[in-house]
Amino acid sequence: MEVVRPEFLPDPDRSREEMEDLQREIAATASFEDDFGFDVADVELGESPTDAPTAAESVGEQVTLTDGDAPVVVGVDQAFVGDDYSVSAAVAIRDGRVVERAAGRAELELPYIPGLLAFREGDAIVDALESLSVEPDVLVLDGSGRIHFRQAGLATHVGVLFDVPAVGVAKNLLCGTPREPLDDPLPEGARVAIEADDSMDVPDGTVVGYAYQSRQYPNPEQRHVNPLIVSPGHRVSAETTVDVVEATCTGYKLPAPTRLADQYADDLKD
DNA sequence: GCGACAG
DNA sequence: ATCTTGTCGC
Repeated sequence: MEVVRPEFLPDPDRSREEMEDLQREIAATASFEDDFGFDVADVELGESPTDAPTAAESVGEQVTLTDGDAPVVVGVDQAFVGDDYSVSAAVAIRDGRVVERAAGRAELELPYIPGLLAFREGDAIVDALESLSVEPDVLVLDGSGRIHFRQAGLATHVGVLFDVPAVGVAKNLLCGTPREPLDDPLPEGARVAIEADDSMDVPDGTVVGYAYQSRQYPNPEQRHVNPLIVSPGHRVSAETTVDVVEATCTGYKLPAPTRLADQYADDLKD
């Protein structure tokens, strides 16, 4: 795929103030409403934990063998080789099958700075996505989208760069306030809205994402799983973001596209 | 000044 | 993110 907003490339040589200004521009360009051409219900479940038949098969529905109509979901994740460079892996999935994998790499020029993650990892991600030949219907990135001080987290930055629908999936909350406390274990499937607080650029109370309990143990009192923190990147609403993530979480905490990109990135290290 | 902060 | 084995509980 191709960068369509090169003026938004995450140049790590900019000053911190320039980076933040760029993020405000990106947020102003981003759309946090549904604007894509596929049906979330057509996102086929990824590979199952076992050799069990897919959900559709076990219900006895006829599996459509025609390729090309099911949405292409692309998971993106990074791994690091010391402090020198990062590798980015993009794994494209359609109908629960891997249809393409792409790799990218870039020198690390910045330390990790909360709020500026895209300037540390962006180059490698762009490198990987530029070498991807299929056109993704939606990207699943590791990190925040709209849950960000200036509404321009990694998922928003990358989504706007390529003008492609994108969602962010994080394991921890960067900012914002959950409508309900997340301390106690949530039941599987639970969704808790994340509202903007005064550390953010948006009016207080704006729903900028959700905590989503993709998986939970039968007895959460003794051992429980933390919820995912999901937020829209670009061209997807907060609610639809959860729908997309839910459709790709197949028996594990993390979405299948993310897990596959994660393991591919690890392989790229050696 | 202190705390809080995706990966 | 990364350095790393076993271990507890489903």
